[in-house]
Amino acid sequence: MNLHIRVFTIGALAKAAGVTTPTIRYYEEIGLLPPAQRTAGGQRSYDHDDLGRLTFIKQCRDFGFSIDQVRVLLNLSISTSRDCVETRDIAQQHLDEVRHKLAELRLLERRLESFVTRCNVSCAGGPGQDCVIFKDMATPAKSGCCG
Amino acid sequence: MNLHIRVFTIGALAKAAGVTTPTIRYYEEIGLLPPAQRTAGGQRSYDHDDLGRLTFIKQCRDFGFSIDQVRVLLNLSISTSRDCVETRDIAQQHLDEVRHKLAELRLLERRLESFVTRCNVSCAGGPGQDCVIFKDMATPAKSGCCG
DNA sequence: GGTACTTCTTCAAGTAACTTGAGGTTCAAG
DNA sequence: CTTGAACCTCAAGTTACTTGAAGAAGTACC
Repeated sequence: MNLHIRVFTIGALAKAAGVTTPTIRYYEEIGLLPPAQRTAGGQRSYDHDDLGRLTFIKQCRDFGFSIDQVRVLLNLSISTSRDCVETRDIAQQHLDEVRHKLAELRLLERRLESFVTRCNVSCAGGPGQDCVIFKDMATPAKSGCCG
Repeated sequence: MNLHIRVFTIGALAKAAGVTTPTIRYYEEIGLLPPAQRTAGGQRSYDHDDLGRLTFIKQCRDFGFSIDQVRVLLNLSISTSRDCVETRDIAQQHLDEVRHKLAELRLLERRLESFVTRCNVSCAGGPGQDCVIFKDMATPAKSGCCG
């Protein structure tokens, strides 16, 4: 079966890869995807290679890689000469960022939780003005609640 | 001590609240801060009330509330009539979002970790083209690694 | 072959939440 | 009175797309 014979319209490709059609045009515009083949009438058409490339992009984006990182990864993914270690390093760097973000969010969770609890205990139902949340918010962080 | 006598320049206010001066002008422009008082020469000047309000905004932003949420919280914070419960609900809703994001990031962490590990074990040093990461990325998620 | 309907086309502008830059003015110090 | 920092406005850039307008292409049915 010759995979290059089966072509997709932009809509079909979008559905197959799980993105929207404007996103595909956008990726073409910024050079993540090469200029698409066109039908006689001027509409874009795609083959399985295009689907592979777009899927790759989509997955990378889902992993939280930036467009610029994806650009680098795409270049690495077709390179025979450059080292696979570069790829791992980009992933490792991103992993570090994710872990940093995780730590921040965990702290944030505790602080929000403390807000909600304290509001429930000490002022729920009172006038908005007097809510403990506002008293905390209007003065710079003294890290009173949960370290 | 009359706090209204001590005025800040925009730079001093920025430093005191921990934001940048363009950010303060931006907040004024979008109506989060009221139009600033001006000196004879046309420069902005602020008092302690302004610092309180800006600090409040900054803290909310650090907590991850959107500008629109901050707008609501600001209105609630000066309201005598509206219920404090509204405030708690906004915080609770945000807490839910944070927890959702946390769950996503934890999964992401595991998946990235698996990439890095597998790349180290099975292909580090080989040509970029052959990296296990690319093989995974170019085909739609089958949740093989750490589901 | 006509007609209706979906999907496609381009181009421009909108989104969040600021940041950056250009070109010019005000203020405080010496 | 001059110097240099900090201020002013206005416009455009950032990220990664989304939304909208106005019109052309493709396809199904009669």
